[in-house]
Amino acid sequence: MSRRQYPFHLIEPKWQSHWDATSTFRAFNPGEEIPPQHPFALRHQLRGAPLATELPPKFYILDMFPYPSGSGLHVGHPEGYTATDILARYRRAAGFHVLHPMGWDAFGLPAEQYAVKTGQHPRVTTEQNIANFTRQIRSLGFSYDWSREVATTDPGYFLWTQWIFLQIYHAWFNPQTNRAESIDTLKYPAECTTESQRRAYRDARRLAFVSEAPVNWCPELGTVLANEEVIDGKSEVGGFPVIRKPMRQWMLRITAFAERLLTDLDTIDWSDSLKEMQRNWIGRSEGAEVDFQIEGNAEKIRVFTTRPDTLFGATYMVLSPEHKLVSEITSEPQAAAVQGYQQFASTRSDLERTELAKEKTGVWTGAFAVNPVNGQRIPIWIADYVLASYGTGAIMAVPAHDERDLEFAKKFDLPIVQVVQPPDPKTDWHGFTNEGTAINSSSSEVALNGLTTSEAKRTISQWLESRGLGKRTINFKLRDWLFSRQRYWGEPFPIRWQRDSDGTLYHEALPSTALPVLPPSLEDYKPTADGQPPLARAKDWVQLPDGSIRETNTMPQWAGSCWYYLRYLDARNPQSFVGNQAESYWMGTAASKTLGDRRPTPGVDLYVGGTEHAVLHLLYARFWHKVLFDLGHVSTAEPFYKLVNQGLIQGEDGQKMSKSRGNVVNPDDVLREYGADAFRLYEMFMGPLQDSKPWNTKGVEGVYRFLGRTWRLFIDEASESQFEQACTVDPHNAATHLQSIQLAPNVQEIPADAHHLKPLHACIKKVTEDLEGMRFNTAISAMMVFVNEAMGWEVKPVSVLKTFAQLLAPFSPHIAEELWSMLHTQRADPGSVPSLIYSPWPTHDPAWLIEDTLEIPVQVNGKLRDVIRVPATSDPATIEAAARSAEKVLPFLDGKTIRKVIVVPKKLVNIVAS
RNA sequence: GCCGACGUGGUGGAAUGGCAGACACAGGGGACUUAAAAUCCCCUGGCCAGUAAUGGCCGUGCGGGUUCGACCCCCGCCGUCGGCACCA
Repeated sequence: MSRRQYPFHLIEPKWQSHWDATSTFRAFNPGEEIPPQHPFALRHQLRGAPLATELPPKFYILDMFPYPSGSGLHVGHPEGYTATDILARYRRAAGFHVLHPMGWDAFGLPAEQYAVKTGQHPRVTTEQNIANFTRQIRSLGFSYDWSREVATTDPGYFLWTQWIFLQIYHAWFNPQTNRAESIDTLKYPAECTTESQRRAYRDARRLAFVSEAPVNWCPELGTVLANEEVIDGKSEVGGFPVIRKPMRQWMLRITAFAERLLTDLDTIDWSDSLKEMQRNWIGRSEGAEVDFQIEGNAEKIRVFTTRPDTLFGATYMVLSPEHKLVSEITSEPQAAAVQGYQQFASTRSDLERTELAKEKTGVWTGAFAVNPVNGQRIPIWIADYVLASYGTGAIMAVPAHDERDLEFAKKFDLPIVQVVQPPDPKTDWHGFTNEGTAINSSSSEVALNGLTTSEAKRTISQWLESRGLGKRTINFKLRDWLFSRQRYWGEPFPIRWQRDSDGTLYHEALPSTALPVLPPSLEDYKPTADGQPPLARAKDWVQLPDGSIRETNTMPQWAGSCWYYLRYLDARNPQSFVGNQAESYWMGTAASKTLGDRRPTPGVDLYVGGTEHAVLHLLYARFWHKVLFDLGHVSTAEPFYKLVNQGLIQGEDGQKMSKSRGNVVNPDDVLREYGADAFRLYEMFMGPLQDSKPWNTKGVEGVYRFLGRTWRLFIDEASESQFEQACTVDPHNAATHLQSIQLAPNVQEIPADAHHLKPLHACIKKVTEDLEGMRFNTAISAMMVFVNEAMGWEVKPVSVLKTFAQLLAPFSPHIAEELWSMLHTQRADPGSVPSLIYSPWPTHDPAWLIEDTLEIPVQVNGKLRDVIRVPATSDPATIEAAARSAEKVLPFLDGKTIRKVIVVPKKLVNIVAS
């Protein structure tokens, strides 16, 4: 425990209340009335209700909103929040109209599990947690516009989540236009004559559809999970085993957007590694589909291959065990073995399939197919190394040039035929999968021999297409999004089920007037005994008066986070999920003012959050945004223009923070001891935002001492001692006693001269450039350098200190406000001090940074030998002469011939001698 | 296995082709103090020589290359972290 460096415990609440009371951080929508005395109105000379074109250019800075867990904030959350807050404050000062909101991703499993255990409604738990998170986040002095706060669990919010679901439900993907369109534009084929047929056709094409496919069922969690939520056969949450089970589920047709989700990555400013993760997840691969005739059967087997050039090397085929032709083609003698294998494969959990991947299994169906290129008879096998859900669920096996096929062929003694010659003849061709030259690949009809792999691909594809045997295709790894969960604490689907006159069960959207669909009250939050979701317990709720029944699944947690950044734009709009004016202004597509030559960014200007959302949230949100874009509800094709992932903050031991390791740092404790300003400063001083780095309490003390030193640079220590005595005597009026702290006597209204302005302008330059590049750690270091220098001044000009307070303000806003107000004579009335938040950001004057003399290092053969001082105006010849005759250089030139002299103006001289 | 990031003092980090180690932590020494805390000042990559001022050599994971000059660019390895993983 150290002595308090400065009264942060009084300063921080003081300025937080001031900002609240004056709504300092309110952002105003176009057309919204702005109070004339609001500092934003004063700064930009705005009155009344300005149009988008009259407002300053927008800057939308977004944090990934947190799940308000019961354990509260940990030091990792505020890392990103501090970075965005610093930039929000900097942009405000620089003249932008900043949107910086915060909210709660409040649906989620923990509150529900607590409800199952205790019977306490998840809403109660959620509200308590939100209150705690709000308190913690507010104590850090972030400049959020709290009037735009949203919670995904608020009926006023999830009404619109349900509404967006309905837009998706009422849409289909038109491959002709490559975009989502209203389901009304769907054309029905002639065979669909009855309404029931048309409905079936329509429902199969909606962007939100029902599927009976096998899903990832987690018995422990009592719910299905999306593929993305399953890691190594275990649930991402909790690590419980996941099995595959066929169930009726809601799906969203994200695969229709695969190509656009991929190509539009080129239009946004994300890190290469993040884009690469999304690309891998989408998994585009070009190849061909080829039809193989089954011997003695009218059916064909269609396979997908990326290597049609190896068709001559296909020596057998493999169907996935679930392939629909398996039972059809299986021969009598093999029937028992095939069924046995299908049984085996279906009970193998994903975990077993993954862990036992090394050992290939499979059985022969007894059937043969004909290789279309050479008429060869090849056996058809089934094996679970072929996945039903990728491509066509069937492959042609080319063991010579595919590692998996090779392994399988070796195990089951199947023929291996080389058809690609590796470029280096010494390379073993067994399992050679790279590009080479085609061999053994010619027939009377088509000749590939001698062609390179890419030529061979082209030639064979053309041949297949001309014969109607196959065609070029593109496949994606991306699967449709499994969108329903068997949970209570999520958005209910605005859907009901009924039977038509034939008795066929079908689904129908509830009218938008029925929104929001609220979850029913329950006594018990567990799934039902027969495995129905918890909502099925509410019998009265499920049963609608007209005899139809409600959908009892709920939406996954991702639903609410797919569009929250849009709700912030117009958070209280009761008519629409976001108003057009607000949307086009904040998303940068409305005509508006510019700042310099800077155009408004399309989409969110900066989005900061953790890498854990690299594929899930970011892909789902981009998908929803594209649907909304196609349907005309938003004006940009992408939601998040620039995205930055903050690194992980580890415990003091360098390990990941976790309760079980006991290395969790609670921000509340740090704030109590050092204050919010020091906390914020330390989070940024630790290192680059994107890097992972360990917490170190000693490091907090370091920046805390810096703030103490800054404080003492400004204030009179005698008056502070009096203040402390007054506080001891009369602790209840401590905040009032703050007024008695005075500026140091050597802080004076005098003109600044070069020895003040040179370090100041160097600091302005460095801090500004580093803010633009998000290099917060070096910006802070530049401020430390300035303070260390200024501590030595005999007299400190008020103007210089004011500018420094502005530089410090984005980082440590409370102390900056206090010092700023002290530098103004009307300090006693904070309302009359010009707003620090909206004071124009200082610019540096390069004139102050020009040096008269330069120190130029002199090297001999690349090694530093001396440093010479020359007038800044010296020409290269003069510098060279000075370098050659430098005292410490001469001994190294003795007896040598100078071969070359490199003079880098203003930087360095290198003399090459031998 | 594949893809991507990264590797610098005792520690966090700085320098992206031009004086390696800014800034800070830790450590050491000193001032103030009855004492401690706080504060302020000085030293602080390693090795060698010198009483000292100082000087020399080595040094950015390892090995090679390009260059007058490489932490930085290129090639090959090793290690750490993150992602994907039977996707035909």
